[in-house]
Amino acid sequence: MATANIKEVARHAGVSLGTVSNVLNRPDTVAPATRQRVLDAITTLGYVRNDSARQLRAGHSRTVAIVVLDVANPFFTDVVRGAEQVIEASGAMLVVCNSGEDSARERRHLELLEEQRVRGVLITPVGHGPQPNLDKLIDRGIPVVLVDRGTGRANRCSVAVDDVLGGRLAMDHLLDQGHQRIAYLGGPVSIAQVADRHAGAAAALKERGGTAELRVAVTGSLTVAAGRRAAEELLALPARQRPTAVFCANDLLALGVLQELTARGLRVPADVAIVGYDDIEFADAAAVPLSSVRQPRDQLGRTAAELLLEEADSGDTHRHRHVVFQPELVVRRSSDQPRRTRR
Amino acid sequence: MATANIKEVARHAGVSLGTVSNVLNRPDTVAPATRQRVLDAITTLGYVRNDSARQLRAGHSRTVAIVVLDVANPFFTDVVRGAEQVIEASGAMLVVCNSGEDSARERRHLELLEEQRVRGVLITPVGHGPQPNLDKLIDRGIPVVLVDRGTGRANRCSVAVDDVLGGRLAMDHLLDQGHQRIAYLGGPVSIAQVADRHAGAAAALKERGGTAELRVAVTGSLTVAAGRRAAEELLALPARQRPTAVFCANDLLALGVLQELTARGLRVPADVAIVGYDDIEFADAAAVPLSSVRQPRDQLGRTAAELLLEEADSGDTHRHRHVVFQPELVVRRSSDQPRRTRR
DNA sequence: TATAGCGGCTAAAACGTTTCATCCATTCTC
DNA sequence: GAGAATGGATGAAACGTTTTAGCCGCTATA
Repeated sequence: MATANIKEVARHAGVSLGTVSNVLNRPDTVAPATRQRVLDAITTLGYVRNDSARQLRAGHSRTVAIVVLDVANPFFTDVVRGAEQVIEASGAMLVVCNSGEDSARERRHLELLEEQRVRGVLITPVGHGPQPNLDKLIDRGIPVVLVDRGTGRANRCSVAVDDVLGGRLAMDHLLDQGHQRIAYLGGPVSIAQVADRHAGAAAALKERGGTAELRVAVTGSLTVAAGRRAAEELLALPARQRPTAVFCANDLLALGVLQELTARGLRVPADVAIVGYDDIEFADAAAVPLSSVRQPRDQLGRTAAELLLEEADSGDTHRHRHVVFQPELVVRRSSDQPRRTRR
Repeated sequence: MATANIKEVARHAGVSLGTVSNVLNRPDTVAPATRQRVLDAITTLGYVRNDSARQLRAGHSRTVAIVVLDVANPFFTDVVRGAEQVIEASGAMLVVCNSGEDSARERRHLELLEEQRVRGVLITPVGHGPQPNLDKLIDRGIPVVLVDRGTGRANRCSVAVDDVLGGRLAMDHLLDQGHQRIAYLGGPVSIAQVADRHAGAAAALKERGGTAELRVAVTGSLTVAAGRRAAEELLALPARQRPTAVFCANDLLALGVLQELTARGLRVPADVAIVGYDDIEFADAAAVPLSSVRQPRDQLGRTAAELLLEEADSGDTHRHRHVVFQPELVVRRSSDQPRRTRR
């Protein structure tokens, strides 16, 4: 009933308190007979270690946190699963926190995590400006690894996919298909990925030097619902201004756009082509299979976790690293139809 | 740099240690001038509470855990978001643990959570047999709420959706459409939802008393990939035995089946009708919009969290409750085509 | 004027571990 | 056979809070 503690176990086994601790942490330093007596006491009393006390003594906990922009986004759930593998294999525990693309919630989570003296934090930050909260964690000696963000900051590791390149790939593809009026859909712009993918697309357009134009439509979030709303707005444009292709900052938006367009009777890709980003599992299963820029999602998580553990273990000798993966364009039906250039 | 503690704050502010604690926990009991001095000291020293010590003293933590079968399943992510709302509003923190439908991992997580003396646990257990791990938690006084599981166990609350009814709804619908050879796809059978939905389907079939038959195909997990594999197997059957409708234990399976069937040139619903379960956001965006049994996902999470907090707060006076929601069939194109009964 | 009450603060105990210096009894070394 | 080394166990300190009993000086009450 009442939770037994290490002292009761010691009394029950007729040994000292320190010996019980040794059985728990350095079993080989205690004689087999004694060890067995202690283990028996533990099971009969139903003793379970008290982690708070352990942590208090150790000065830090054995949990690692990952703070994501959206738990419901399949991109992040895959990243989480990748990180989970590595963290759990090391005997630690991964806790998932959801900032919901809201910097106030992000801050609150970081404060709580700091109070908990977590072993380290994997995070995809909401903004791309200075990050006082993160700097505070780092000052306190808590390792931080940026996920899906490749800032060259010197005081932390990062794992990212080249979003500018991803934007280029998508844009080049749409230009190759002969599109002249292209929309980029994404938001909020405070999210660095949204900005970078746009930058890549804009750069590709400029380098081509053609007559094609890129219109930007800003959304409030990166969700299916936001995609539907944005599509409605695009449809409200006069036909001559309406884009013939939409490049979306992620697949959820793209799926939303696809849903809304087909619901309104437009054909994809004949009337409007769509390219998404992330290549989540559902992209391939969509009404019209979705072209998308693929990222190595679980590897992102795994690598981030490895960097974190490395830093946490090696302490001062650690050198921060910035790993960048290359994205890859997967063309499927939603954009697979060349368009005759008019005018 | 080195983390300041409450003692240094006290020294810096020229007060006793207990006063600092009062400023933190009962600000109104300390004189405004003193309070301000302490607050100043806190900010200049960058003091952050040490949660381990606080927990050690309190005897339990302020975090609540939710253990789900699959973090990447949109059904669970929605449940998590619902629970999150309630838990965070109460000032606690929700940590998400992933059992991955694996009872060994589930056990490990529960052990860790017990060591952490969490405030409570929301869980969708892997098996449906006796649950020694959970009983142990409950013995220790940690409230447990079963999510999406309606066992009438007396020692815990539960929140569930009537899965037997859900199975019935799906089956009745397919029978109404005139299907004679129907497959139920789901697994592993140790998952109670899988078993209950099947039971409902079987019961509906029996009550109808017709000549229709229900074939069960067991999958290894409830994922898109498992659905694709299962579809392959169905396709390997001789045409005369091949089912004309598939009822899947969840939408991920259903999407997998849909992908594989269309990839192999079969038409849905003309050749094979499909009904899924959960009505996740992607069901509506699928290649062929998916009929599905809808559950109030975030409400499930919210209610579970509310029951948990109620139990955690009210202690002994708490009466366990079992809330059951009703599912609802949403018919979309994947099953919306009556089939002429042959023979 | 004595006393009770009160606001504001302090000092010390307690929470349950882990670790470190010690100690004891044995065995080994020469 | 004396001393050193070794294996095995012990006791106490320390980690940073929260809480409780109590103290002090002041005001209100009789």
